[in-house]
Amino acid sequence: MSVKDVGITVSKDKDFSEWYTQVILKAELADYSAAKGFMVLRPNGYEMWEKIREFIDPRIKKTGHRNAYFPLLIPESLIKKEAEHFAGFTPEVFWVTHTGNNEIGERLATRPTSETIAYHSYAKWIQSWRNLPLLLNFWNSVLRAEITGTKPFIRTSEFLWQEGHTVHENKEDADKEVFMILNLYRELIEDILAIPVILGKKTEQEKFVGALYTTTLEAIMGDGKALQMGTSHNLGQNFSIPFGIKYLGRDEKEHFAWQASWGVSWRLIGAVVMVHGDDKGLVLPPKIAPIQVVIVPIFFSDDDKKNVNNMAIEVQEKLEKAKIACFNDSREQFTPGWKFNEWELKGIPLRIEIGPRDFREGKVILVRRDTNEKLSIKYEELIDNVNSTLEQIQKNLFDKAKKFLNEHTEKIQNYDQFKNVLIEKGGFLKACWCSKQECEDQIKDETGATIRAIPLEEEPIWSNCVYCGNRSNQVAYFARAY
RNA sequence: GGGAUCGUGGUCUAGCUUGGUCUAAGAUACGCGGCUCGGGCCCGCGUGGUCCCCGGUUCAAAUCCGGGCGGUCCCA
Repeated sequence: MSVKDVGITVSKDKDFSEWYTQVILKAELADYSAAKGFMVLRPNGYEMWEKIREFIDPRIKKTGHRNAYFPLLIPESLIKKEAEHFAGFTPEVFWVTHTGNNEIGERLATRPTSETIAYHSYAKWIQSWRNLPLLLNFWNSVLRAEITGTKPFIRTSEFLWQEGHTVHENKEDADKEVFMILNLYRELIEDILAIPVILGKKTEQEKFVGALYTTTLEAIMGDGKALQMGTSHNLGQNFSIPFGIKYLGRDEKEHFAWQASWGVSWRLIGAVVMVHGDDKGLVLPPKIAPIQVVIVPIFFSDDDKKNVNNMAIEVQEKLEKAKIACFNDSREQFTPGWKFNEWELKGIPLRIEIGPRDFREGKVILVRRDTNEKLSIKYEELIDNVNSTLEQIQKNLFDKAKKFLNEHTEKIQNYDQFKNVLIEKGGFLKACWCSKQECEDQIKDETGATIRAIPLEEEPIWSNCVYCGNRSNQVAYFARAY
């Protein structure tokens, strides 16, 4: 590998796919594995997943949810119980058919999601309204076979996620759950990952198979394609009826329960890469960065080495005391320049350089990953400066992404414009729609764009249906999506 | 689902068209030693390869043929 191949060799604008793959591999977030479509999550990536988990877990616990774990394998008879749901997943299900060399009686599906295996148990546990709501969440992985078009984090045959599965007395309670979680996800994605999203409902075509309705959070990636960031479903009674989840109500009558389910996956990590990354590699918002600050000591002589290293250790201790995640890169086999490039590739938000000059002057150098801006600051003001700079980076990344989203959201008047904008820059196409599936299907066939979301709050319409020209009755966000 | 393309030390690439000189070359990485190392330094010595796998053709295969596995891209 030539020296320059250590870094990212293509630009984000020029070859987005190649750029993305290189960032994932070279920043050591993930790697390919031996089985097709499967990916190894390496520590740099896993720690981001842990940060996501550390955000979600306490918040759902505070609202009464508890974590549990359900089996990986689901008997065929069980997964088939809700016909529509099963039909939706059929092509993606891996089947376990043997133990050793012996064929087993009833084949077992590896979970593509846990509705069926969980609700089988739920039916046993729930008898009365006093058992409700049942609020459980599972941190696990699911398996959905991906034959073609796999992409690390975005589309893999196995992925890590959390799936919440809750049971309620009535539709209103299930609705509340759906939107409470949707809002939690919005907070995670916008405030922590610094990615602005559009909230909305999925169309009948695009909703979760088996759901009454699906709500979604959608973002635009650096190449103008949309990515679904998370979903929260009201399952209605579609599962409680076939699975027999019944309870004796406050009215002393038997009712089928109402259910919700919701999830976000490690695909969010892919989104962080695609939204914030640049030609040098990964750019991490401080709130998701496993390491927020890297310290690079710089020295030549033995005297300087001693002084600078001592100062670096002091800086490290001060940062740790202030609960700032940092790493003191005291490795001697690499030059400072090498380290700068390496940590930039890995997306560390802030670098502190400490050299002999800084030591003598009682200063340190801060370098921002997002702007490359260099600041020389007084050592005594270290913590305040680091804290405020990290905040600025977090905000700047969100603002930049928001600006990009705005520039890639176009109000569409007619189908020609629709097609032109899609080809020229992608992004969200906000258009009026007659609500007929034929139009949705035709647009998908002709342009590849799907309806990503219908705004939650009804918006005034400004034209006839963008496809058929008949009267429209709602606004839809179209996009080409991952 | 359809098409294209790729697979050679850890990494990137040369070699493949026209089989033999390949007991596989270079750079980089890695290890040890040295070095004014502030933007991917430099110098010396050393380590490292089932040429993706299986089979076939042949006196002879990294090279040709068939199948498989895996990656990437494009289209649906």
